[in-house]
Amino acid sequence: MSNKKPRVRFAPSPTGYLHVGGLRTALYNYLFAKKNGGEFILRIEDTDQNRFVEGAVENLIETINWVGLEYDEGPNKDGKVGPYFQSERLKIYKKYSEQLIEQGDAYRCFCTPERLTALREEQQKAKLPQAKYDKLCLHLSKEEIKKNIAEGKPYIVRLNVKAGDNIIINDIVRDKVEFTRAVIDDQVLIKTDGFPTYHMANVVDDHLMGITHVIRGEEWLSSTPKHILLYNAFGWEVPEFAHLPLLLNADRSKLSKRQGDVAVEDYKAKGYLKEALLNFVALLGWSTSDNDEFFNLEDLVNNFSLERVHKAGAIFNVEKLDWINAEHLRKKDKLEILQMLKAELTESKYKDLELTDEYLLLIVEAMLERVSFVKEYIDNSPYFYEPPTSYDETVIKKRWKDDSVDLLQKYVAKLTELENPIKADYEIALKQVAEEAECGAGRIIHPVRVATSGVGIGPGVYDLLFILGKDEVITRINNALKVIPEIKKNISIN
RNA sequence: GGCGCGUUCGUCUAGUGGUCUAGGACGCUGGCCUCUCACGCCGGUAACACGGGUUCGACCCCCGUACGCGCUACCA
Repeated sequence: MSNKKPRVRFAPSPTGYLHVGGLRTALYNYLFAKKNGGEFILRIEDTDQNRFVEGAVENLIETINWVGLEYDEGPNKDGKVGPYFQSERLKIYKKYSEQLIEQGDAYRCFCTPERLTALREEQQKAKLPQAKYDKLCLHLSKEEIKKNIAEGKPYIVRLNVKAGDNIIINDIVRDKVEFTRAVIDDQVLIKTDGFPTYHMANVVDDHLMGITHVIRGEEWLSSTPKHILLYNAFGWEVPEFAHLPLLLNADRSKLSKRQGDVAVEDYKAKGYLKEALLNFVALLGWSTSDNDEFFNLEDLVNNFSLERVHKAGAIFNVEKLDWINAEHLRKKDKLEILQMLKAELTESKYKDLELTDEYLLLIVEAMLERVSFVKEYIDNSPYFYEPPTSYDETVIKKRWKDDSVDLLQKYVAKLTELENPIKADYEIALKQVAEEAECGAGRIIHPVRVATSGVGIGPGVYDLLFILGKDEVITRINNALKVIPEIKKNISIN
């Protein structure tokens, strides 16, 4: 291993959104760089003109920024080795491909797509072990090549794979992987449109950008021999490789859009915290030797090592993500949650309510242990934002007794006498009523809860009442007193 | 088909020849706490793909089989 300061890169092709698998690749690159005092570079691999998607790059960068994987060099953040868009480096690839042609390590190929498919079919029919280009154009004379070019015949540039030793990759996560050289095809380096293929652009850029460690998905393992051949042809130092296990659907196929959400922005839209997403995705293929599972970005940086990345693919299992999200949300600062709640409220039907921070903070505290998502501060307790629009019948059935009306009236009477009650006052008052009526507190607590919130679950009643405030509580109980007995009667009849 | 990679509870994983009657987490589940729900706490559930070796001894090493996945494009 070289002792240079590591430089790694995340090199996505802009397909329109950031895939969660891509997020993990980016994360591991970032973590490795930061852990080892190195640099993390973002490079856009936009060499496929057919796959151009409007706005994809902007979207990608926005998402990377949102999760907080700040890159040291890349789009809008120039280092010394830009540009960081491959589409802007065409001249560079051309120069290097010409060098390869001159050296005899690459050659122009004028074969038509028709000939190539015919060749493949023929080889398949003949049951040849593997389909490969037959090097026809390698044997073209200088005159023939010149003539073809003069005639404007389209051509591609192919790597000239010569006979030789097997290619050995010393992968950081997979150890030694060996490929028979005879199996390697004369890979296309430059396409007819003048754009490079992934293989060419990747090797040239990684070298020119000083990349020391190539950390990427396992789908690249099979083409790594081609890359090594290229480094060798140029006489460049081969970087270290670490091929990451794939992220899988529940059926163990490669994680795909068909079987659920794969875009980071989908999870963002659903209300997942970036901390949770990062934490979860980090654990998909990496772990520490102890039992820690809760990590923020800084923890991850401190603990990460490529040696502890394992080899098998991992299923992206949302249940655990939900749990991690809840954990992160609960550990957040209350004022931060307050800001998120306010943002969420502006998107909700309660956007026109004028609620004080003080009021919202009380809700945050009361609901903290009861929510997994910020949205749930609204969805799980609408009664903090509006009076109940209905009353849960199963709760009424179970908790509303014959004496409930009487007890609630007495409680209201007690509350009316109070001045600026604090939480404890609601409790004292309730206990007094219970004592006078010679019944358990629960006999009042449950009816009060349904009457004020409409449901049977939620924070402690005294918290609930205190947050709502005396006037609101009395109004709500009085309203409930008008409708709940009717509901109870109907339930009894049915 | 060829080449490559992989295979521990349902899921994410710990485990590098004896400490494993295989540990943790999520999920599910029983209980405690309790005004409800949740949190928390205590407990339960459930796995070394299979077959051969090597060894005094294999989850761990070797070979094979099965299965899964990836690559096999002028896509990345």
